[in-house]
Amino acid sequence: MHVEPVLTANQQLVFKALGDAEAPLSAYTILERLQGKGIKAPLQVYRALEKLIDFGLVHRLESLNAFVVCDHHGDHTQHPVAFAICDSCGLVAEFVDSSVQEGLSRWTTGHAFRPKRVTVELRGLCETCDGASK
Amino acid sequence: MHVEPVLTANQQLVFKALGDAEAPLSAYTILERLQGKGIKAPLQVYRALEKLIDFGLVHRLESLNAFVVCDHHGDHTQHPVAFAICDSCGLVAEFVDSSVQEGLSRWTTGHAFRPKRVTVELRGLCETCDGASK
DNA sequence: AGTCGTGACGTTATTACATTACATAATTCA
DNA sequence: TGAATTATGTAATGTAATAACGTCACGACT
Ligand SMILES: [Zn+2]
Ligand SMILES: [Zn+2]
Ligand SMILES: [Zn+2]
Ligand SMILES: [Zn+2]
Repeated sequence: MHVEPVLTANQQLVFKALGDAEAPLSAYTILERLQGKGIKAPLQVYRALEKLIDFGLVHRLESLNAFVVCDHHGDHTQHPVAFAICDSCGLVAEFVDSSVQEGLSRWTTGHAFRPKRVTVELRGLCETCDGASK
Repeated sequence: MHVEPVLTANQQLVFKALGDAEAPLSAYTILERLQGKGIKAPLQVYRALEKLIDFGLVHRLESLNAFVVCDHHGDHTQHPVAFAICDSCGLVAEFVDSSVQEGLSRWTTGHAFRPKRVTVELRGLCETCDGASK
């Protein structure tokens, strides 16, 4: 198991905004959506995001400069994760693949590289959107 | 084999700047280094980079917002590639791993996801820098 | 020669993303 | 309680990327 961290007011706001969204949100989009609810400046959003990411509750999508809530309740317990992102509808699938893990860890150990952060992102079309673009 | 594309003046400048660099460069760093050599505005750099990436001569590192010259002379012939990036010295190792490939392609086919672009980036410490931080 | 399409180029302005700096309040805990 | 730590608020600034123009060079065709 793992404990649920206590979220501050700002963190709750940001977390909820991400949870309510249908697709990844940029920091400034979060800001827009929280204007008037106590959030007024970019830094409030970025600070909340930083913590939420630390807690494992939120992921940053590097190829998008955007953020999504974790699909696994923040319970990764190590395993780096991969994302498939639909460029059409914004759907994000979060997954872990042992073959990918092994490939990467074999390479890193073989080359004495000490990884701190792993980014695996697939950009493309989800089944629905791909089918629709016939 | 594959043909070497003809580069325009701006493209040559940007390509050379990247080739001369010891580490990935951001677009604006490239701009700085090319001031006075005919490059004056961000867009000149971005347009050149776009083409160089199209040609496969340059890669964009998403987790860094920066660019490096391709290690394989742009000869990828499909295979998406992975990067190990040292956060201390900026060293970038470009590699292809079949186990990673297979893991990703198995997932995408299994989920009917059509990938257009793949990002795999490891951020951490290279052997040298990790050893030095004892 | 004249027109046209195409692709690269140049310039300015603007948008989008992220951090620095500094002052202030709240919380924790010895 | 009082020091240390953590969260906040606000403004300004820094960095990355694109929009929106218009121009120029060049080869293809009429
Ligand atoms: Zn997750
Ligand atoms: Zn879709
Ligand atoms: Zn390459
Ligand atoms: Zn290093």
